Order: sequence, then structure tokens, then C-alpha cells
Amino acid sequence: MEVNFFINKLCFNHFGGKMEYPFQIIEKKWQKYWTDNKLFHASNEKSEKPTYYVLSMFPYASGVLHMGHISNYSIADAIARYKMMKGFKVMQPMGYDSFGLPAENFAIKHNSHPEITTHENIKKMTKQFKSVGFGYDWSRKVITCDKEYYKWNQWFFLKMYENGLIYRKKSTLNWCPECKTVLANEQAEGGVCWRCGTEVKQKEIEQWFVKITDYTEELLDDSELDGWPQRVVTMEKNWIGKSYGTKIIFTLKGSDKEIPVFTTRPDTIFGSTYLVLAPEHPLAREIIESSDKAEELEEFVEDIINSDIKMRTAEETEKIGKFTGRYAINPVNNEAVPIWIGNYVVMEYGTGAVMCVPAHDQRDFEFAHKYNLPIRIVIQNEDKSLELDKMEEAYEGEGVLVNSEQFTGLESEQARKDIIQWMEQKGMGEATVHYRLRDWGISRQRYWGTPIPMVYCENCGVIPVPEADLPVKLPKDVEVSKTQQNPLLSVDDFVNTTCPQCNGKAKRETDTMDTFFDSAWYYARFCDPKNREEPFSKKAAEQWLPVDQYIGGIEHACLHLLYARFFHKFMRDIGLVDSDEFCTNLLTQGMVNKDGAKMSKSKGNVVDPETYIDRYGSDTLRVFLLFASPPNKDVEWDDKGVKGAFRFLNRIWKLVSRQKDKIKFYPDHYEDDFAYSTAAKKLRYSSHFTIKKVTEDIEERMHFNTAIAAVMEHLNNVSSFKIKKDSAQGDMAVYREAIEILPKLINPFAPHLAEEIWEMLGRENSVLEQGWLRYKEEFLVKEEITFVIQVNGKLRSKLEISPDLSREKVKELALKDEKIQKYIKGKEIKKVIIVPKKLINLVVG
RNA sequence: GCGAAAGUGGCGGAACGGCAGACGCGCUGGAUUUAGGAUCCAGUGGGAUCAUUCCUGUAGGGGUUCGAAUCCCCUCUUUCGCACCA
Repeated sequence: MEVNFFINKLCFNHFGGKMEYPFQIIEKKWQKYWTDNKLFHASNEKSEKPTYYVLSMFPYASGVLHMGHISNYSIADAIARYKMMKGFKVMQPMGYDSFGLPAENFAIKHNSHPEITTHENIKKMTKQFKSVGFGYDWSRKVITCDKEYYKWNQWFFLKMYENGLIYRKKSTLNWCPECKTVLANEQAEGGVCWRCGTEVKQKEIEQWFVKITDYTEELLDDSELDGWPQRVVTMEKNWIGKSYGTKIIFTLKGSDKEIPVFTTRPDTIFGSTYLVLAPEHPLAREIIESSDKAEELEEFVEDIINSDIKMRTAEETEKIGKFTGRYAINPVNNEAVPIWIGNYVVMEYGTGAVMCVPAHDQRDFEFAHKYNLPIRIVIQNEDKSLELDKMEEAYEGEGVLVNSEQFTGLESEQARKDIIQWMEQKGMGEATVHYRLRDWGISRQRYWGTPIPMVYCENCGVIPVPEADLPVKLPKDVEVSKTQQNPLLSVDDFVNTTCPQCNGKAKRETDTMDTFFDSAWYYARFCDPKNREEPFSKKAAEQWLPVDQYIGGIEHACLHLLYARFFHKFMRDIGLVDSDEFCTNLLTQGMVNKDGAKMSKSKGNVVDPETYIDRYGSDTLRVFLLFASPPNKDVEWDDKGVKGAFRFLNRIWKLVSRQKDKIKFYPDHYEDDFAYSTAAKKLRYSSHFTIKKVTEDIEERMHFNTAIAAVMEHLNNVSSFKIKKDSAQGDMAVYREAIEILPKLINPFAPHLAEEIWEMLGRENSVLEQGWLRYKEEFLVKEEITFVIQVNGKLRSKLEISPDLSREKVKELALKDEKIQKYIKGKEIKKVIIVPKKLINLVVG
């Protein structure tokens, strides 16, 4: 005993006096080993092994890996390593999302060029990645600003163009004055720029669109998304926003111009007393121009259009409007109703024109009262108490139709059906489906992105660049600056070109692509990243796609993930892949918070992973992050918790260091004629139970926190087990096994230490190449179990009994139990419930 | 306003109808150490009690059940998504 202690002391002192395991040495050693032996190299050669593709959302090339990245990638790495041990050929690639505004702004800020700063940033990040030791196949690295990559963005653009999925349109768009670029609707949520938070302005610009709406119904189909969090599926569904309604065609009085309106309540059509147009409505403009109050109306409309969209669409904002002087004819009764222009009607939804039914819509009700417009009740409530003079708010519920000609008396639900049918027959309107999803605007008026492969020819018009001329290279000799608009405009060599059709003078498109275009298909490029002939070979895609497990933040639900799904369906339609969805399982990991808030520079609560890797090592950081909570929930950063993880790894290392030379003389298998103490049987149970628990926690629900907890518990059990000189052979065998399972058990979470203790225990090669552990059911059978006795559902006593006792015997023991006596004495036992091997409940009256 | 998820010790979190609080952090006591740190052992929801034990407890209220943190209904709170959406 003393001797051992002395040896340990020597050992620990050797590493700087502090009793800490030498993680710096260990981690570097195994990172080198993995690289040298190409442990994570996933070849495209056919093999017997089933494949498994684990993908983390690749980081933006910002130059730093933050804690959120480490958390995300630790989850993926744990899965990858576990799957490798389970016998899969695992591919876990990594790359960099590196085009786009942040990179351009970064360069401007550092008075440099994005080409330079981006590659510097990538270098920095790669170094950081390597210090954490994630098991990536770096030979598959993909960098989106690389011409070998963005060439295929252009190729996809052309393919979409060929398939009628690309068009050019002049439209009012979200414009960020700070970023000097157009934003897609989903990038301008809440009226602010998703990148910089600046108020978004409206600007009319000609730009390129991808017809994602052609795939709306398919994107709505979630039948292949069983492995996705319901939350994400719902968010996408809401985003696409399918709603059933009716289009009713009003006509402009004194002309044959049609004014279609969209409503979900056609049953209220007879109560429509006015129309309101969005200020952006094309007809509004026409009416204004011919109006005698043109100036006044013009000013009103301009004011609204130029007002902050966020303010305008806020619920508190007062509804204002102006009468245009014109009337519309309601097709159902030929009534002329006044046409207004109002701030509360938006062009983006429906037809940009609303039929107003003030009695049955709160907004219309308020508007009508404010401007003294007529109100007509057409739906009567259940107790028939609606009266015009007494109404203080609109009645939006269901009821019986009144004042509705031949439909009077019908229930509103039935009336909707009948009215739609009738209108369809008469050509007054029709049932329609409306979607909130808009086409994907991909033009960006900035430099650092994929050039859109189009040219403008004076003779031939807009002509796509031929495939053979790809890539249209982004010129490098460009000065970027904040004041300038798109720098490409001033690069004559780039702009001036010849028409691919007539060879005449032509100008190149200077818009570049939204970076979501880059990231919409990178997962597929990873399958065949060096292919120069095609984006990826069909064979490679067949081998790896769809992604088996994708991991990333939930903030990408309606942007990246939706675009990637769209892209995959398009790639399927042009024959590149044969699946409908790009990934079968999605895990949206939580954020790493500190002091209850998201880590951010502005709050000054950012914790740098590097500090902790230097001080405690990568394994500690991983264990902390994985242990803190289940992967889909947020992690609360806790310095003390990191220490706790470190302590755990130290305890493992110490245990193995102390015991490795002794246990190699213990039996390495079980024999029937060995003797086993009760304590040994319990430890053997612990070993096998832990294997079962860790396997199931990873396999079935990816709860690494409980898996790690189980290993901690097992370590506690091993630590409290003592081998003495006269211990039985069986005890020694049990003890040896209990220690020898540790390297594999911790490998998904603390891979460096796992390799080290695997080696310390005299094993060869990487622990990754060994199979995963198997537990034996026979060792999970306990000789004695704790059997609970309840009286009326309350715990009153416990028994230590054999699990095989009969129901009768159990009941007998329970009734005889001393503590139970006082609860059942003199009372009638009405019912006895026995849950085998668990409990007995005595119901007394 | 609509939709979704969630509310458990001082903290992170376990427990997917059957012993509430696994595991970790923190805290308390002890051992060890020149000291600090580290390490090891024990204890730790709250309230009674010398103790054995008892009562109480999973946001609040009700219900289903032999039995509820868990299932159902209502209320409150928090988070997230959508939102003058016609």
C-alpha cells in the first residue's frame, strides 16, 4: 500500500508537482497518431462496412471557434466515434462557409482583401480545430470561396435556369443601408437586417430569383422527416404558411378592371362595405393618377411606403386610410363600395387588396368607426343578440347568415362551401390556396460572393454563360471599401465581355449570390470534394447520401435547412441524387449561455474555448459540454463544472495508472469455478449495467449527459471496490474487467484519454478500431432486489429479497413486515397490487 | 393575438405511470498537507426529532388511477416561432 502511494506520488510529481494528468502530452500524442494513421480518412472505395455520414453545420470563416462550435462539434464527434466503434465506415467532414458580407466587412475593417483575410482566418480556425482533436476527414475539406467550389454554384444556377427555376424581376426589396445589399424576406425579419440589425429600407431593384415556390408543396411534405425535431418541421410549416381561402373578384366601377381580393371568410361577403388597397397596389397608383386629389393621395401613399415597415406592421400602430374617390362593384350583389387605401394592408400577403367586413373583423370594425363607414351584420351569433348600435367589437365567430340573400339562414360553415361553389359557377371567384413563402431572391450587390453567370448583350438580351466557360472567376484585383457600392462595377476586365451567342459586346452581371446558395448543397460536395468534372459523382452520392446525422443550431430552420431541402429536391430532379431529403436525422443543439444569456461580445460574457483547452485539455471541455445537459438543450457555462469534468478524467487516469501493472496478472475472463464475493458480483453488475446504459443513451436518444453520469457512477463503484491479498480469483477477474471497459466507455466523450489508457492497459492500436462493448444479460440479474411496500400508494417499507419470489410469498412477507403492521392493523385489505420485481401496494380501507 | 415547448433542491440536471432529486457543481464536517491548492472519506430538498422515525415536497388548482414530476382539464410564469395574414 505504502509502496503504491510512493509510486503514484513519483508519477504525479513528474508532471509538474500538480496532481494532474498530463493532458497536454496525451492530447498532442494521439492527435498525431490519428493523423499519421489516417484513422478518420473515409474512402469512397467500396467496403463491407455500412456507411454513416455525420455532419455538423460548417462554421463561417470568422477566424475564431467559439464555445457554441465546440459544443456542436463535440456532439457530432461523440456520435462519429461511437459509430466507428459500432463498425460503421464513418465520414465526418469539415469545411468553411467563407463568402459573404462578414468576410468582406472584416477585410475592409483590417484594410485588407477578403481573399487574404479569409484564408488567414481559415488557417487560424484549422489550427484551433486540430487542437481539439475532432475526428474529421480533412482530405475532404470544402471552402466555398474556392473557385473549384463556386464553379458548381454557377453550374447549379445554370441548371436551374435551364429548368425554368431562375428569373429576373424588378421589385421592391428589403435593402440594408448598412450592408448596402438586398435581403431576402427571411433575412429581414422584424424589419431589421439579420446580420447587422440595421433598419431595412424598401428599394426597387432588378434582381435574380430562384423559384423555390415551385417546390412549396413538396417542402410542406414532412413524411420523410421523422428524424427531425417536430419543432423544426412546424417552424418550416408556419414559414411556408399555407392557408385556404377564396379569391373574390371585385371590379372597378366605371371600368372593366378587376380587383381580386383574398379572404378566408367568403361567408361574410354580403357584409363587405368597402375595400382597402395596400399603398403599393398597382391599381392604387392608377387610381391616384386619375384622381382630382392626386397630390394629397400621392403624399399619403409615399409617406406609408417610406415609413419603417416594422413600425407600420406593428400591432399598436394606428390604422389610417384615405378614400380614393372611386368605387368597386361587389360581384355578389352589384353593390358599389368605396375603395380606400390603408396602411394596414400589405402587398406581400394575399392580393394586396382586402374586402372589409367591419361587423365581423376587428381591424375593419375599428377602421369603419374611425372613418364613419357603413357596417352591416351578416352573421348572427348563437343567442341572436347582435345589434348594430350595441356592438363594441366585431363578432368574428361562427353563426347563422343574415342579410345575405339566398344564403340567409345557413350556418356559416355550410355557407362558405355553398358561396364558393356558387361564385365559381358564376365566375365571381374561386377557392384558392395561399402561401406565405416567397421566391428566393439571391442577388447581392456586393463583391465577395459567387458571380452570377449571366451576361447582358445589346443584341441578344440576357444570356447565360455557357457551361464550358465556368467558372466565371471573381476578380481578385479589387479594392473593397465601405463607401463604395459593388466594387465589381468598376472592374472593366470583368464587366466587359463578349456575348456567348453573337460574340458582340456584352456586359457581365455584377451581382453575386446569396451565401445561402453556397451552403445549400455543401453536404453533397463533401461526398466527392475534388471532382472537377461534376459537382459530385452519382456513385459517391449514392454511397453517402442522405446525411445520416446532421447537427446544428435551430436558428437555421427557415433559411439554410429549407434551402438545402429545396436544393436536394432539385438535384434529385436533374438526376444527381435519388433521395427526397438531404438528411434523415437532424439534431438542433442548444446554445452555450453564460449568466443565463447568450454569449456575445456586446454583453462581454464570451468565454474563449482556447483558454480552457490550454488549462484543462480538449477532453475536459468536451466532457463538460456534453455532461451539462442533453444536446438539444442550452448549456449553462460554469467554470466550476469544467473543473468537475477535469476531476473525473483525472480520477480515471489515476485509477488506471495505479492498477495497470497489477491487474495484468488478474484473470482476463470468467470461469465457473472461480469464487465471487457479493461485492464482486455487484461490481460486475455495475460494469455490464454501465455498458448497457451508455449504449442505450447514445443509441436511442443521444443523451450524453446521462451516459457520462453512468460512467461516473461506475468509476465510483470501481473506486470503492478493494482487492486484497486473499481476494478470490473471481473478484480479480471482475476488477480487471471493470477497469478495462473504461477506455471504450469514455472514447466518445474523452477520446484522447481513452486512447492513452487503452495503451496503458497494454492494448495495441487505436481503441477506435476495436468493436464497441457488449454486455451480458446474465450479469444483469441481481440476486437480491429492493422491493418496495406501499400502503395506499405511499412508501412504507422496503424488503431485500430474491427477484424470483412468487406473488404469494411477496404478499406474505409484506403483510408480515413490522413497519407495515401499524398501517394495516385492524383494517380491511381491499386490494393488493403487485408489480413483479418492483413493488407491492396494499390498499386498505 | 395565434401556435409550440417548458416549469423538479442553492445551481446544471436525473427519473418516459411504480423508492423524486441519479450524476456533477456548490456547501458542511473529517482526514491529509508547513501553508494555499489538490486529493480522499462522510453528509447534504424542507420541517419536526438526541435518536429510531414522522410530516411535507416536482409553478398553482382540479381530475383520472391502487399509485402521478410523468396522463387529462384550468390558471400563472418563462422561452421560442408566427403575426394589422385579410
